[in-house]
Amino acid sequence: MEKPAISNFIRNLIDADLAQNKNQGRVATRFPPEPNGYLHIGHGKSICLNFGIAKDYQGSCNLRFDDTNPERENLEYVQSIKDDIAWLGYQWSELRFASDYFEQLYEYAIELITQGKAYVDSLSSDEIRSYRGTLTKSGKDSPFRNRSEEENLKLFKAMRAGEFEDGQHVLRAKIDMASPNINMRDPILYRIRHVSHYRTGNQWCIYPMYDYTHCISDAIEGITHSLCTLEFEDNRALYDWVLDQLDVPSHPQQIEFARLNLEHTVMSKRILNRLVDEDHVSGWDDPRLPTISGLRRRGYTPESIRDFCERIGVTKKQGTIAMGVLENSIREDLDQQAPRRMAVLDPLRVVIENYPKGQTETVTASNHPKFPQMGQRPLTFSGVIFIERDDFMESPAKKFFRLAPGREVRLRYAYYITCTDIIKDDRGEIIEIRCTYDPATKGGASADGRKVKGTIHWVSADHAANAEIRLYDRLFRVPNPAAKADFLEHVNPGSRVVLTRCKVEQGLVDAPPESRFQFERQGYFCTDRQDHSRSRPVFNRTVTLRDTWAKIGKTAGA
RNA sequence: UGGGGUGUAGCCAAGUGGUUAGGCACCGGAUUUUGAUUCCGGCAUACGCAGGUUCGAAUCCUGCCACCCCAGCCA
Repeated sequence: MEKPAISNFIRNLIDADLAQNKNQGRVATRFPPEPNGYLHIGHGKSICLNFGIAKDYQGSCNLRFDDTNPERENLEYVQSIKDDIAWLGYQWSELRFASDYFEQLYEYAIELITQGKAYVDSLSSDEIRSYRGTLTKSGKDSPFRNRSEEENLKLFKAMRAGEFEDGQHVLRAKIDMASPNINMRDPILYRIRHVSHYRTGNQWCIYPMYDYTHCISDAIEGITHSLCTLEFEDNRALYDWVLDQLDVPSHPQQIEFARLNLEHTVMSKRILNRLVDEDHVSGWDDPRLPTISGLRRRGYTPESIRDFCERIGVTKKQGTIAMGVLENSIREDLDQQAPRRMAVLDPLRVVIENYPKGQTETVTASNHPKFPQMGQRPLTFSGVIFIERDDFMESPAKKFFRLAPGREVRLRYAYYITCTDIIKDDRGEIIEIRCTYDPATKGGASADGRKVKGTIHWVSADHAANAEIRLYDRLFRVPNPAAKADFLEHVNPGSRVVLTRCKVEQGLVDAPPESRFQFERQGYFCTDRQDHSRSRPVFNRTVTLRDTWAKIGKTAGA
């Protein structure tokens, strides 16, 4: 089946532009992160939007680092952002840096001053704030607003030359201090900052502001559609104003869309920073985080993230997506891709009493129930195996159709077994199960056609490998943690559970990092990108399988 | 009594005056050597509210309501 074409208001606008041959039929977008942090799934939405449009319209999409604030930007972030975008499967048309435009930006500022559209203000930041007025009260003109062109030029050049301290002067646009749009009340264009920039070093001590830089950068690059999030709606007037004053190569159209919100997690850089800095998580790539690197480490595929971004759509309405939508995307992908394996997370020893002592044999398991081309693998079976503790109940609940005293179940790909006895320790804990097997059921099918209700997974005790398995769950217990002042109190204590006594198929230890599997009846897991090795196998649970039994359990109050 | 936005089922989301897209979630049922997957069916007439225009309105008009964003020398 052909997927239906993506439709959203931005693509509709582009279609309309194309129909009028606007921009000579060209479509050019850009993804413009500030390199001051790691990318998260919210950026992923923007990446898929911008790069996706470029792809579908045979256009271009630049990666431009919006690096105009030297205080918090660095190369490490630049690198991680490039890595994440590449990993997501996108290639930028051109790599640009706003800092590459510093000289041009400066020239344009001179042009503005010459036109009488910008002036050097010498008010303090506190004064500027109070002169700005409020949401309901208009601002008033700075006493420095009417400096002469010569004086402005002289001061601005002196600012660049480093003749002033931080904060002593700023360059402002001369627009309208009474504008109902606060962004238009003589916005600051340049500030003095004697800080070394990670790319330009000490070449500059004045740095252009976002509103001034972004529109000009877009215009220089010939961007046709400049897509950004809703909070910039009010900045659009300024975006257009700047470009209207200047003799720039083009005038891109800014279009705003709603940013992504996901339930039970946070997208705010401020909160993410605290979680990392205060060690509530292990780092920016902690598998519980919605960062691209976290999702990657968790086991998400680039395809699943792109699919998710496509499903959620692009609108101007601010909504919150349920985590189930993301989970659905990864399950759908992994169900197709991931080879099946057996792993026992919480092992319970089972001795098969009528199995010849010391004997072993090979059974064959398929790597994917629906795709024979994915092959098969041999599994060693023996008289002592491990099964999941959950798969046995001494007094089975209603509708429980796994192993219980006197009950027969199928060991996947092996034999039918029947529980004959339970061994407990002094404290009454079950430490071992005794069973018998039916030799006529090898491979898991009975000769007489009798059925069993349950099929459970297993590994042979002497032929399994030990592994560490990390179970991850939603980071926060509440749907909207960002709305809570004490969000740290709502971190889900069970968001990470480390199991160290797991038993997995021997072949699994040789899997390279970032290999993905379905552990049958459990979920999708991947070898940890950092910690997994042959000598110390470590798996992360990406997502569980859908679990109807768990639902039945809950409803029954079990 | 500032300005800018947004309101379509539990959550997303198409739709731009005239056969009630779709997805997620949820509920049934069929198949199944994963309580998975897959497949069928349901989700009782959803368009913020109130008026109006029209043969006909989620779509056009008027008024109202709710929520979000803006007063960094951040982006």
